[in-house]
Amino acid sequence: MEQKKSARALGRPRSFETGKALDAAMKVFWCKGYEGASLSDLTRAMGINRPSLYAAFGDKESLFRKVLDRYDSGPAAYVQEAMHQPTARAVVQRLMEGAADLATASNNPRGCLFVQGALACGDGAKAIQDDLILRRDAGEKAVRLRLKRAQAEGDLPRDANPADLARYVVTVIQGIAVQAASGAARPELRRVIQTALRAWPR
Amino acid sequence: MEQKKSARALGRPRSFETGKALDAAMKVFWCKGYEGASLSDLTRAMGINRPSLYAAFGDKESLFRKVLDRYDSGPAAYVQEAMHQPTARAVVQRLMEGAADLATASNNPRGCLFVQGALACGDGAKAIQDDLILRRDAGEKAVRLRLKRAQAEGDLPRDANPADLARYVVTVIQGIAVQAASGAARPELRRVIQTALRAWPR
DNA sequence: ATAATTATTTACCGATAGGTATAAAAGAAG
DNA sequence: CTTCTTTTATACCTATCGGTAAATAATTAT
Repeated sequence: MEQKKSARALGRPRSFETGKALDAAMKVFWCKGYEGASLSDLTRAMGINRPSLYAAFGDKESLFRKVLDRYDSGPAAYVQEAMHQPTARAVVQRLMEGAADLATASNNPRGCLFVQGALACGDGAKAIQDDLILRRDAGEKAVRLRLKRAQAEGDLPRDANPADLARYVVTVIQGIAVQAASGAARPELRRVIQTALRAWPR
Repeated sequence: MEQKKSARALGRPRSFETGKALDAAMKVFWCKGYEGASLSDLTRAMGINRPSLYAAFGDKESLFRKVLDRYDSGPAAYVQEAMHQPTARAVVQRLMEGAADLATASNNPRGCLFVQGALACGDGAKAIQDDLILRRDAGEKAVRLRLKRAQAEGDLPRDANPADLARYVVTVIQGIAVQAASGAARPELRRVIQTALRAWPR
């Protein structure tokens, strides 16, 4: 009574790869923000028409969330790698450098999708705005927990405050995102990071 | 042949104060950004109807620029005061604290209009986006010049780099703006500032 | 008074927004 | 082949966008 999984799916096959389409949508949202990206912008960049977009990804809000997930596991994947650095200082340095590199990469839009996706927005985007706030907060919490672990491991002075340091690191990273979105170049941001690291407890 | 300046202007008098109306528009733009603020949002908040808005302030773009000027001389006036502090360190501390206070003031929207007014936007707002970038850059330049002066006055070590420090300060301030827009509370931002100041050259 | 001037009100404009109904097209299953 | 399923393409929907024409109201000037 086993159902053999057929090699190809039933019905007319898709004319596009969902991954590529999501990447195209990501760049549009990244450049223009959630509200600034129109469905016409999106379908043009994705190379598909409107009903195909809706069938494959749902409405605009659902598409944006799928893009956010892909951003997490794609451009923002440096975060996970940074968290595995051996020392607290190496972790935060890699986090900052990864953010600066991502926000100034020549093949991507400038800045950070999580920051500029919906920092301020109209009433119709409040749910997205809140979602982005939650995702940014989750990043800060991850840094905080990593620094607490570092302190427990003796890797951070006992009088240091992991919560304050995590908040500081995330604030600098978000500032770097704004700077990059405004056109700041990578070398300038690297010097910002060098300066920011002077605040690290010794 | 002297023309006596009449006490009241000709024609039907305005039913609103332009300053109050601009303040109301400012809050809308501050909350929702340039694109997210619709003309209906604006006229409702300002208590006037659409043709009155256009007659008094021009189109949406012109209104936004007038709001930016008012923001400069109103909520953001702390910047000028901070620049007059006697030492470089006092200047940057006041700048950061002023930014945190403004971005978390209970009677204002959260965050900074200059940052969240149009960080990412659609094609129709590119001119506004560029204007905001210019205004942020002008702020950074002002800090840089102030720090150069401080260095000339012996108020900053000879091996310190005023340009790097100015970029760092502005980056932290913009990060604070993002944090506040995301709901961070004032005491948390004050601790961020304390941490950030540990990077200051001694 | 009447004229001149300016502001307000109402109603409207074309363009675009996000979203969808419908039917043709392209494949697998029988 | 025919049938069934899914995707594609075209055309369209309503709501809202920024912006304005035209008439009325309120004031000063004569």
